[in-house]
Amino acid sequence: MSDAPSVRNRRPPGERREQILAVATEMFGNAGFRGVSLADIAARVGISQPGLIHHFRSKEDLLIATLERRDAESSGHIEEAFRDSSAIDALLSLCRYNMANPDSVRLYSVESAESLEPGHPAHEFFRSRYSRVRETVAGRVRRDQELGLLPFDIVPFEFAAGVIALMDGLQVQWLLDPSFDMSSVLSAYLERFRK
Amino acid sequence: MSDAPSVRNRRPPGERREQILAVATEMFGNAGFRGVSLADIAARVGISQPGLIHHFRSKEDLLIATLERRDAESSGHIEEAFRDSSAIDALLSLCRYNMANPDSVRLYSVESAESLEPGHPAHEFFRSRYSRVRETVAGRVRRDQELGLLPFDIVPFEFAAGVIALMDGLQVQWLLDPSFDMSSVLSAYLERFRK
DNA sequence: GTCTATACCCGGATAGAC
DNA sequence: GTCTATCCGGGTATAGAC
Repeated sequence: MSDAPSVRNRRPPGERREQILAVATEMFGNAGFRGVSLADIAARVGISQPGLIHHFRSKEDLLIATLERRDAESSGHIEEAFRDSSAIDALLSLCRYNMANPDSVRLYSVESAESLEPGHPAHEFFRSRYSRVRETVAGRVRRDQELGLLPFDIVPFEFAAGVIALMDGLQVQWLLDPSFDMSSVLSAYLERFRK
Repeated sequence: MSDAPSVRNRRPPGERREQILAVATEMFGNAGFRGVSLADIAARVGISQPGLIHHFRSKEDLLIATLERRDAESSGHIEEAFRDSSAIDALLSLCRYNMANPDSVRLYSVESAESLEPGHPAHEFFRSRYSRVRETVAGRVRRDQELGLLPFDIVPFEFAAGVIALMDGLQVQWLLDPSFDMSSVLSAYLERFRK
């Protein structure tokens, strides 16, 4: 009875928000934006559906916030890897990082496909993200070419588009079968490009 | 008035079924299984929702039939390519074939991700399909190794898992931007494996 | 910050007529 | 083979109290 709804159930604002985003990451990643209801998420958080919507204006807002949170979380690791390692080593490191974060990977695999539809709430998010990530990787490839780590017959844009595609595709096979070793396949492909 | 609902609206059984599957391919590929209603599909076909469900027991049945139809359509091209060409040439040919069939590609990209969830109607369909396709490609790689077309330091399973991942991932980038040239990126990667 | 209650719309599937 | 009518469950979002 002491757990009856009351003012005492309140949590510090930031903490509750973070908790919601973690639950949403897992649930949107499982069933997609359309496959989960706000009530489902609220139930797992332990509040009511209107209680949930108090923190995010709408379901769409919650999805975008969930996607942006993951990018913010991983950006530190990625920037460091691309600054301190060659393109190939940084990408292999990112792959291992991903294998330690299945919920985030699942969210991205599911939402990037669901958002192919022009009207989807995350459509523009992924469009611009692909452009940006391809440019980041291509830039690091150019630097490796100048440093003599990669041959000049590589077209940076093609290499970049290809690794991103490769990693995206491997993630799907890994999510379907967690014993599948993404990093060994990625390594076998990337080693073919070394000078 | 002559178009009022009547017995004259009937179509030969096979023809109507085929028409439904073509519409379903396009619509499931756009918005996913959960993003389209039977009423949406029925409206585009020009019949009512119960009229649609007369041809397929349930929405799940319709999805599976739609996925199987695409495999049946492309299997002729694929078998021929793998019989008459090297692994690399057959895969490049398949990529060009895919670029001529965007609706089918979209259906597969969207549904393979949506079906990652264990309870999804197409979950088992894609699980077993990935195993089967990987084995087909790996087998062709082994034959190319014996024929002296590919070096023996390639691990057939890794090569196979990687190309499939690469092609899957490229399709997403291509669907987001139709001017993106999948086949040139694929070619740049596969050429690195030639003996 | 969280609740209950509710307005309002949409989905899949079935019954039964033609 | 196709329709209309209907059942029933579930979805998002808002109103207003505490």
